[in-house]
Amino acid sequence: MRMSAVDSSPSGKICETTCSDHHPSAAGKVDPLVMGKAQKMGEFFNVLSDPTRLRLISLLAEEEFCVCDLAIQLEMTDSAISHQLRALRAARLVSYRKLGRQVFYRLHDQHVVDLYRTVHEHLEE
Amino acid sequence: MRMSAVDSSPSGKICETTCSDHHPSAAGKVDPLVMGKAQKMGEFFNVLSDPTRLRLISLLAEEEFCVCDLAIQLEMTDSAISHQLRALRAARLVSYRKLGRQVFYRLHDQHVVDLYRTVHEHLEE
DNA sequence: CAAATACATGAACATACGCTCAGGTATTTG
DNA sequence: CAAATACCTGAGCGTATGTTCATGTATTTG
Repeated sequence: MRMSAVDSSPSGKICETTCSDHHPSAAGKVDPLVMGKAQKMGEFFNVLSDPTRLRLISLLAEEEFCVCDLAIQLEMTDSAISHQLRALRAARLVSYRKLGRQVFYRLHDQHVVDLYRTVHEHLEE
Repeated sequence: MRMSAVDSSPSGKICETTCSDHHPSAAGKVDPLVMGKAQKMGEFFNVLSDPTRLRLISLLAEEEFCVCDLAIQLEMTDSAISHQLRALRAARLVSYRKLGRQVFYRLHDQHVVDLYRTVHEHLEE
């Protein structure tokens, strides 16, 4: 045996002796993410990791806006905004309706705003 | 005037005529993000945008682990894990305690797990 | 129809990021 | 003390990503 004085880890393990107990998440917390799920989840968070996209969301949380207005308020190019809206669309975070030659974007649902607000408050320390 | 038949936007604006009413968030929803806040918020989400870091969080949500054990369970290099734990530390998402030559990491608080679970459920459609 | 407007898109470029690799520190062991 | 272990860190490399620029499409206007 090699259980020395150092071994006071909660599960009574030492690194070399671990590795075999990949218990498949017993009770009811969060199961260890398989890579597939982790990938999907990461992609979602990734959409929210860009300042421009967050600012767009914060604007759309109040009101519907067309691309041009969004570009003006963020002081950015129509093209840049359009590219980012594409990402938000792909993530199903926004919907849109065409009206003449304008396209009005809105948040797809309130879910994002909840998340947004949660983190926003969390960062206020 | 130029209010044509097209103009049925909720605020009754046309792109060129907008731009001047940067009303500083009247009532109580979310205020339009200034770039500083958007940056901070983006950095936070960015930490959660990586599969490896998410898997680490999912493991640490159940139990305290040393670096070596985390590396084994994720089938990755100690170095890679250490680099990612650094990011999680910088974001104050994890704490650690040194014990001999091992370092045991745990989630800094439950806040992350709540967020984690919220999004996890959201992605189940 | 021609010009203008609102938006979308692909290529290009600069930056950011995650992993590997080589090395370094601290602690334990023989 | 020398070797081994657990972890950390910086440089380097390939990939991903955000913006600009040029161009294309659809709609409106004169």
